[in-house]
Amino acid sequence: MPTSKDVARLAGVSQSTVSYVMSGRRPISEKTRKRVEDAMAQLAFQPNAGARALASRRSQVIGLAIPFVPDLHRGSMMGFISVIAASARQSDYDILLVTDDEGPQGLERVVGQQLVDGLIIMQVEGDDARVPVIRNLPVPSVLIGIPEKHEGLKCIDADFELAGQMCVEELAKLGHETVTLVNWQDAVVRRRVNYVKRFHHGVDKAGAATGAKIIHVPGRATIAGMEKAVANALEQTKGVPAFIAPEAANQDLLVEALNNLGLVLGKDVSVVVNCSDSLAERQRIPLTTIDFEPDQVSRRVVQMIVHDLTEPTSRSHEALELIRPVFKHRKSTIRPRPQR
Amino acid sequence: MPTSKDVARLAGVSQSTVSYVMSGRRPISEKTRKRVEDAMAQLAFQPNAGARALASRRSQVIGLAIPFVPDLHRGSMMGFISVIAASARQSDYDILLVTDDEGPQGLERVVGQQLVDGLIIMQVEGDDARVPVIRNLPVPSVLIGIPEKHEGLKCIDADFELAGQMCVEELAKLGHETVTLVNWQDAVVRRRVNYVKRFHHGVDKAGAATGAKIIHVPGRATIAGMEKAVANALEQTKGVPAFIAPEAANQDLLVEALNNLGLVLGKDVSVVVNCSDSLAERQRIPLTTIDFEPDQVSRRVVQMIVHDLTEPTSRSHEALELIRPVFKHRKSTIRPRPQR
DNA sequence: ACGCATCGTCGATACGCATCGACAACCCAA
DNA sequence: TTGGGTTGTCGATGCGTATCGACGATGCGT
Repeated sequence: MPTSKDVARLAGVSQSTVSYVMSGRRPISEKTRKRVEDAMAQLAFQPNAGARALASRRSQVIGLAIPFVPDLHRGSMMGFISVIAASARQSDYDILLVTDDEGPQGLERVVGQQLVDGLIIMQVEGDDARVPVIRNLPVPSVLIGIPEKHEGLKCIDADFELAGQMCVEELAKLGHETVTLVNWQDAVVRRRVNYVKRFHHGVDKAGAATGAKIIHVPGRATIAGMEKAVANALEQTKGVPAFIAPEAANQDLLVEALNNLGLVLGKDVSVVVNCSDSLAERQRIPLTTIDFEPDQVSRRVVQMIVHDLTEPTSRSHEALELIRPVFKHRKSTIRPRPQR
Repeated sequence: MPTSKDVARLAGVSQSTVSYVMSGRRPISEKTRKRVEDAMAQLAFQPNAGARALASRRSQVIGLAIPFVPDLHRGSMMGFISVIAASARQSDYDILLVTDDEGPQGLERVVGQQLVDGLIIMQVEGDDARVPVIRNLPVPSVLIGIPEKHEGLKCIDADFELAGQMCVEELAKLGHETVTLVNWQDAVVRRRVNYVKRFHHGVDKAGAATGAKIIHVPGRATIAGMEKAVANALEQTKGVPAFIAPEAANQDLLVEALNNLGLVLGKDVSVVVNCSDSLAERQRIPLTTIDFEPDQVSRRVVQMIVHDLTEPTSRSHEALELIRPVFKHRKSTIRPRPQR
């Protein structure tokens, strides 16, 4: 493998000049710059990452803490990861995975070894065990999700409260007087991810504001359970029923349950779910969705940590940024009554 | 951050001794070892990864090339990634992501920079653009998937041919005379991942061997398309119909289509799909599955590359290893006719 | 013509660890 | 008792890059 010294020799300059050509931290004449760049190209030179990290004390790598995820949450997680990795590259950073089964000390390890310059923490729970750890770490970090105690932390997340509000408001606008919220599954609720709470809060708030009655039913893992929950909700419903199922895993169950009851989406009942556009559109009746914009969240997270890493001076102390979700009308919600 | 020199000073030994305590490459007396280890613990010493990589010429990092994945494939991909990352850690390696939108030269970059000691390539297609690149790379690599030209490469994959065989054999054993294979969606087939072909081959082979008639229908993205495909297949079916839907994305569509036709799974019709156990079991009628054992594949891949990295001597030239799938009987296949 | 600041380049050094050669201390066999 | 091997430790050096101080060359105003 060629080194910068080889490049220097070929270009007839000193090694330090080669280094300055790469970093641009000192002026270099057009002539030498060209000579050096030609030499680099000719040798297919790539700077050694280890040496660079050793000398500069920065690795140009960001650690990505991925949680252990059961099955269903996985699809969305993958979206985050690939967008994060791609955006990081655009700022000349690489992504190193830190899995949860190494425990929070995995974070201490990668930072202690100076393998990473900063951390992105995914799927942060209300009382996440990783939070106290990163507080004491000497590198910047950004969280996806919002823990209970987030003073002094940088958090980004979808605005779940606003999402809940938007759903109810849109449904109320369509004329629904009763809205049923199908909760996340117990397993998720138990994990104390507080976005569930935030979504609920938005729903209730908008319910109060619009006068819509809100019914809460638990998210069920089986079709039978879902049918019972739906039947239960229908009994308490006034007017055309509307359902919100923000957890992706519930979506097919809800749709199937309504089908089995003979209710046609977009005609007898309105349904709002959360899933990708492509999935929503390949349904028999394309589903109206509330989109939490995971790509936006991912990009913003990277942007934020890269900022902290490149401008250590203007580093803000803390931040809490909520990404605005998007409500996408499709065919699973009834059209507004004709205004006479 | 403490360095090995600090540890040495505190322990009253030389820096090289500290290094030998860590690596074990020279004998160290019990007494000094203890002194050094105490000093390390006291200072919470962690060796600097950059310096270590520079001096030892190995980074203890494996690059993981993840493809761009549309939506549906994502859930399974996430399973691979987390198992790979976790297994790698058990062998003291970390995982660095290499996304596909950097193109194949992303691989050249991480290797050229000596950021990684080896590569794992996921979702390898028949004529994958990354294959010619890694052939010329001076580090070992292992592929998940099997490209057309795989001489001199190390490939691991599920045994899709055997999987196809197993499905047909099991269904034939249950008394089915006709078996319908719901193909992957066009988008997948077009990607030239040749596991589709291999699965087909297994199905056809077992069809010939058992005398079962095999019907092929295209995988459809919509429920309407699926209903048509199913109806079509039923017309050509003799006896109790059986369906195999190896692509996860087709599974719900197939089940829904059969429901709509009034066919009860496990009674009027047999269905075999490919999905996770938990997903299969939360259906109204638990689904019989063919499990491609992604965790096994992931672990084996890591094991293989770690072997190549740690025993450069006994490095095998090439390898093609197929992981045996598992057929899991549940309730969506009819029970064998009572043997009189 | 002079002094002075800026530009462009070089040499030297540090970064933290792994590894090699050297060597002292020790053990055992002859 | 001595010689040869083993065990345990040290000092020195190298890995490839970034960066600092130095310094000659150049341009400017007066």
